[in-house]
Amino acid sequence: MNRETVVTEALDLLDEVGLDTVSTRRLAKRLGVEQPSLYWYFRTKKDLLAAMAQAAMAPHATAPLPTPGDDWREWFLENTRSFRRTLLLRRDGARLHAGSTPTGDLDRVRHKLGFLIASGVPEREARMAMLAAGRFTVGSVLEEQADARPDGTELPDDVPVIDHEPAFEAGLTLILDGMTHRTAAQDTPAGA
Amino acid sequence: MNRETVVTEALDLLDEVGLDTVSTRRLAKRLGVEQPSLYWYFRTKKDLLAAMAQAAMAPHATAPLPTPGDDWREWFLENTRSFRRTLLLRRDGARLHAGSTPTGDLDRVRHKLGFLIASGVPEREARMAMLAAGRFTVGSVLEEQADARPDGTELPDDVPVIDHEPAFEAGLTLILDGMTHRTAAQDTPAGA
DNA sequence: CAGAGGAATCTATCAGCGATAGGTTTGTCA
DNA sequence: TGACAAACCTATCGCTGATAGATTCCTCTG
Repeated sequence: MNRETVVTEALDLLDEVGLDTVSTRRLAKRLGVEQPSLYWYFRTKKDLLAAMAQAAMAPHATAPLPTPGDDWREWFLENTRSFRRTLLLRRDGARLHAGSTPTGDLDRVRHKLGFLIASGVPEREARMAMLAAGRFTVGSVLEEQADARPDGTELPDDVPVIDHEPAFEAGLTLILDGMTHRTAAQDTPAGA
Repeated sequence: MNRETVVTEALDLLDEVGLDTVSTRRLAKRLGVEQPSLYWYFRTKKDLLAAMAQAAMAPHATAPLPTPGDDWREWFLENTRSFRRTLLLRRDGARLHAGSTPTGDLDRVRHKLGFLIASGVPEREARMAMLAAGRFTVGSVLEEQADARPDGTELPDDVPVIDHEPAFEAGLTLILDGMTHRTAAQDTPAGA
């Protein structure tokens, strides 16, 4: 046993029982071990959850970075979608992510920012749009996963039932269009 | 004692100790009562938290609705800001809000939507933008309040320290501009 | 080969949590 | 005056995250 297997098994447990039901005892039982043993690997449960959050983000954190030739708009869309897909991979993925302190890969962020800037997006614009897209995505998946609680919690009848994927795409398009709106002068010279 | 005073006191307790430390025992002590007494007013703690969430949203939920003469862009900005301000009023306001099932005032939402539509915004556009702005706001305040944890949790040195208000305004502007981009044909006839 | 020492796990226990069962007080109204 | 329900109590349950401290196991050294 090691940190990695603990985290792996913890994430599987998460998928089975949901974040609120993940306890150190359940995880220990699943690992064939007594509960206090887990504290050999993690000082607190929060530390464990942070490690889980980081591991859960692996698919997005290891996705290919943009290369100079890429269309920045298409890349921006796909990057945000990748973030959303990764959050959706795990049960309560958004809550898990939002609940732990970042530890984001600074170098990757810098690369992405540099790519946008090299593509003609003003630095401040690029920074703000990345931030906004990320926060919009977390907010969206948070509600999407809260919506899907299987524990009988029924909503009132006059449900404004939301189709989450199109709603996400629409919001994402809004952000990209807003970005384009402020970038137009740069990459589409007047009169072109 | 009644539900209302319980909720009021619970929200004050929330401001003092934070969401993770709000327990039925602490709340009971503060009310000069034994812990099980609270269960006379609320069937579960989740019910209590839901009532707290709803009460916490009062400032936004009772704000004036738009009237036909209003500038829809200005209103949209102010409405979203009002939502953010309300979330920020209480400690962990965003988490409290996100953690409970909606119970949003349907009539108010309908009114706001009707206002946007009457102002020339296509229905789908209006619906998606309201949704996107809400989710962006929740995501933003969630990170802002997570950022401000006073429990010594220090971030690494290479801090990309974020000024939350301008970041929020920038994201909000992106969404509004994206909306304008798709609404321009309606309210700004070609050649005007 | 002996034994030192650290890694890894154990047993036992703690305080705090949400929740339930069931008894006791208190106020109101017939 | 007595019935009755609202409002609160005591006692207790099972579960949680966490700590203290003993024990087992493996490896490396003298």
